Amino acid sequence: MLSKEELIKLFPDWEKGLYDAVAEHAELRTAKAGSILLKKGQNIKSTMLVVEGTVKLFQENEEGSEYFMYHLNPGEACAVTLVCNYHLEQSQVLAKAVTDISYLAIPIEFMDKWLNEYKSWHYFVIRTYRNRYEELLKTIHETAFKNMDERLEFYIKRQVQQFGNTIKLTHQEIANDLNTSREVISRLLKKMENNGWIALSRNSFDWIKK
Amino acid sequence: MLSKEELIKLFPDWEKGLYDAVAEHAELRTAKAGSILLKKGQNIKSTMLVVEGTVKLFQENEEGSEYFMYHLNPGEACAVTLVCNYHLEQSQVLAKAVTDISYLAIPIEFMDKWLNEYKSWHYFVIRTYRNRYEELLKTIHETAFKNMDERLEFYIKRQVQQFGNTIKLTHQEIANDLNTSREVISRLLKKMENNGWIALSRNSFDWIKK
DNA sequence: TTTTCAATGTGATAAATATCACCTTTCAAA
DNA sequence: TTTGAAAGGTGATATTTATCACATTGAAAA
Repeated sequence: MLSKEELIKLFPDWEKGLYDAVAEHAELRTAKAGSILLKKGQNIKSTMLVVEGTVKLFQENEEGSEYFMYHLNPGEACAVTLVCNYHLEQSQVLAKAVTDISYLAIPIEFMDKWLNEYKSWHYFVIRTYRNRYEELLKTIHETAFKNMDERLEFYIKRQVQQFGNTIKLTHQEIANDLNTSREVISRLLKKMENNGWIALSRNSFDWIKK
Repeated sequence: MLSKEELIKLFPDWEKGLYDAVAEHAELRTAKAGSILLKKGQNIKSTMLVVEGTVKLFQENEEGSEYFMYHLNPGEACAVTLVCNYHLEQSQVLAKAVTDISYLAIPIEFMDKWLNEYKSWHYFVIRTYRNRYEELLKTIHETAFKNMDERLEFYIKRQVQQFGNTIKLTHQEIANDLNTSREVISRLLKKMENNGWIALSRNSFDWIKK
């Protein structure tokens, strides 16, 4: 388990008692880069609080296609798993580890209890939902109004913000995240290179623009 | 202001004190069908709880195009306006009255206070966010994975669920909601009519299928 | 070094959607 | 009853994106 100091650093707004409760009931788990943390349709058994690394959240369809929605970083939580005790529903999203990660898994039994007992947990849940909701709005905005070239630019900028100017993704991976085909991404990236926005290389490229 | 009985009917899970607080501080307002309740970029001054009628929530882009996300019904609240005191941000969404409506407007000063004072308000906020988040996920799913014919079908089914089998919308209005053009909608509706799914008439059509 | 395979490049073509032009229909107001 | 405006129909064409086919490249493994 994490030390109290580490918990405070990750979740600075919590009450004292909540740190103790987490320390007592949460399990610190790790997962390898690329591993699936939550599948669409899967029953939710525990809440996930990211400690280290980055998680990617997707919408998933019947055929198994994925559509990237947003990232989760240390100190952030998966919104869908936070209040699932109300509904006892299955996950509507797919969550994957981008990097090797560690996270706190809290059995959902505690969710209702903690909402009652810890005001700071309540605020944390609301803040989480609000932030994820806003990310979703951005994603909808891009998807609904923009063509693929602009969506790709938005996607790359999100990556840059997360991981810096070097994007370590294959064209195929980007195509999967944007629910398009590899050829489309290759051609658009080539165009960006011609415009001097990026520098292409194998398995990665660099964002240069601005 | 609404009577306590009316409030209880709309918001059955609240605490006694919360009904009193709402009765004291909320203002009961009305708006005509079609009127804009909240614009993108507008500063949020009050929270909106729907009392009567239906509200439509949109994503809006720079050129003023609208993209329909979901409906709000009596007893439901606009998520974006619920926790804005944290951020003091501007609205990311557009809200329009579909029918003549009445709603409770609560100055946002009370939001933080009530979160502290009323557990049932806290739960109400979380439930609101969770429900809106789920609606957004559905909208993303349709937008990201489906072609226009399937998106139109999904859209019509949402309308049917809201207002019954007669859809009182022009092709242009539907096209606006789905961010496409009138011609595309006209042709797809014609195809649906040929398939026996709908019966077209001027200014409206009926959903027949199943 | 050579081999091999994933990653990428690219032309050709198909499919979906957008846009333009112009026509017909319907209904309400004059 | 006439008429003008809004709603809807539809062909032609442009644009965007998807799909197919196959060539090239580069890096890791043999």
